Amino acid sequence: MFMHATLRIAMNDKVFVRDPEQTELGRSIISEGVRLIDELGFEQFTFKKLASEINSTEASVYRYFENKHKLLLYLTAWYWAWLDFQIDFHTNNVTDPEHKLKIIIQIITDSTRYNLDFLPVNKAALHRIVICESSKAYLTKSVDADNKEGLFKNYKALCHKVALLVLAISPGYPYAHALVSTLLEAAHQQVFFAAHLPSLTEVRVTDNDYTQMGSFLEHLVFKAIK
Amino acid sequence: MFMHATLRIAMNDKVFVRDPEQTELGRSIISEGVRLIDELGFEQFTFKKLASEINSTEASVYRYFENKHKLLLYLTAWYWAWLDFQIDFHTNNVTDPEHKLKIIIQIITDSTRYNLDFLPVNKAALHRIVICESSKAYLTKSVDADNKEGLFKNYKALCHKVALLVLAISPGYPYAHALVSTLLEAAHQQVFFAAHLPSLTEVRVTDNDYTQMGSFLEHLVFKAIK
DNA sequence: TTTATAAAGATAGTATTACTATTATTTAAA
DNA sequence: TTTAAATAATAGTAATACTATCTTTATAAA
Repeated sequence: MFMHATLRIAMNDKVFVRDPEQTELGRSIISEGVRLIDELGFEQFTFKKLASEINSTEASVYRYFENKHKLLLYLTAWYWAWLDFQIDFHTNNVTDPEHKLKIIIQIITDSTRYNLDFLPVNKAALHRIVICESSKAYLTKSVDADNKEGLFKNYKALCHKVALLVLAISPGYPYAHALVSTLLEAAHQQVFFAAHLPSLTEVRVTDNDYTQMGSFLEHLVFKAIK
Repeated sequence: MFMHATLRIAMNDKVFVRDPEQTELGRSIISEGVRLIDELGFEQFTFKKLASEINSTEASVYRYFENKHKLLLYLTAWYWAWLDFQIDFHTNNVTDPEHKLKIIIQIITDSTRYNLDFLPVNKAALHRIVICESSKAYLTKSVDADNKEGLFKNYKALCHKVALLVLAISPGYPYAHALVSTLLEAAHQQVFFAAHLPSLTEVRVTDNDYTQMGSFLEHLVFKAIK
C-alpha cells in the first residue's frame, strides 16, 4: 500500500527538545521507551533505566526530552494523531454519517486491529500505555501550561472531528464534544476495568476480542444521540 | 441532625499502618494531607512536606501510611464511602427507582452540595482531589495487589449499588455496571475538562453550578437504559 | 584533506525523594 | 508510680531527577 512509506505523524515541536524521529538514538528512545513504560508502568520508568536499555546515557536521553512527562505527552499525542489517521483512512469513502460513526467506534475500541502502517512503534504496547497512562498526561498541575503549548492539540482535534460527525447525525444534540470525550476515555477505562477491576464492568476482553466493548460504546453513543 | 455526631466512615485497615482517625496526629495527617495534595498535586506532594506543615516528622507520618499511594487510596476510598452514605441518606424514602437514580446523579455530580455531616475533612478539597487524582489510585502496576487487599471495595460497592438501580429501571440492560463506572468517571473527567481543556466538552461549571453536568449525565444514562 | 560542528558518550555532581533505623522524650493507661 | 505506647529528633541510604563539563566520534562543508 503506497501510504506505508510516506506516512509520518507530524508532532508539535514543543513536546521535545530534539526531534526523536530524526536520529537513530531518538528513534530508539521512542521504541524502547514504549517497551519500558509498558513493562514498568510510568511511575517506575526512569530515563536512567531507559538509557541503560538502549546502551546510552541519561544525559543523552535528556537531550531529546525535558523529562519523562514530556515523553508521555509525546507518545499519547502521537497515538491520537495516529488514531485520527486510521479513522480518516478507514472512513474515507463512507458517506453515511451513522455508518461512519460506527466504524470510528470500532477503531477507537480496537485500534491495533486496524493498524495499516509499518511505523517502528509497537502499537499493542502503545495502546496499553494509552489505556494505563494517558490520563496522567493531563491530570497534572502543568496541564494549563502544557495546553497553552498545544500539547493536547491532537486529542482535541480527534474529539472535534468525531463530535462534528455526531452533530451531522443529530444536529440538535447539545453535548457532542462531552459525549465524544466520554467515549474516548471510556474506551480505555473499560478495558482497564475488564482486566483489573472486572466487577466494575460487564465488558470482557478475551484474546483481543473487543466485541463487547464495541457493543457497549455503540449502544451508549447511539442511544444518546438518536 | 442526629447523625452528625455518630457518622463514621468504616475503613479497610489494610490501607493504613495505624488508624489515622484514632489520634490527633493521624487526623492532622488526613486533613492537612487533603489540603496539601489539593494544593501541590499528587506528584509534588511528599510526606516530608506534609510533616513540616503539621510540625511533625517524616518518620511519624510513615507510622500511619506506608507511602503516599496508600494515603491516596485511603482518601479516595473514604470519599466513595462518604458518597455512598450521602446517597443512602438522600434517597432513603424515595421509592421510585427513576427518581432515585436522578437524585443519585445529582449527588455524584455535585457531592459537596449535599454534604450533611461535620467530619473534619475539607469536602471541597477532597472533591478536587478525587477529580484530579483518583484515577491514579488504580492506574498503577500495584492495582491487582491493592484490589486483592480490598482497597477498591468502596468504589465497587457504590458502583454495584447504582447498577442495581439501573437494573431495577431496565432489567434487560446488559451493561449496568459498565454504564455506572462510566458515569462515575465521566462525572470527574468532565469537571476537569471544563476547567482545563474546555474544547473537549460543552459542559461549563461556573460558581459551583453543576447544572449542565447533571443534564449531560442524566441524559446519557436515561437514554441508554430507556 | 583539513576543519568546523553537531551529536553522543563518559563522568561527575547536586538536590530531592522515598524510605529505614535508632535513640530520646513525652503522654496516657494500669 | 511504673510501664508501655506514641512521637520527636536525628541520621543515614539508595534511588530519582536532573545539570554540567569534557571527550570522542561521525558528518559534511571549505
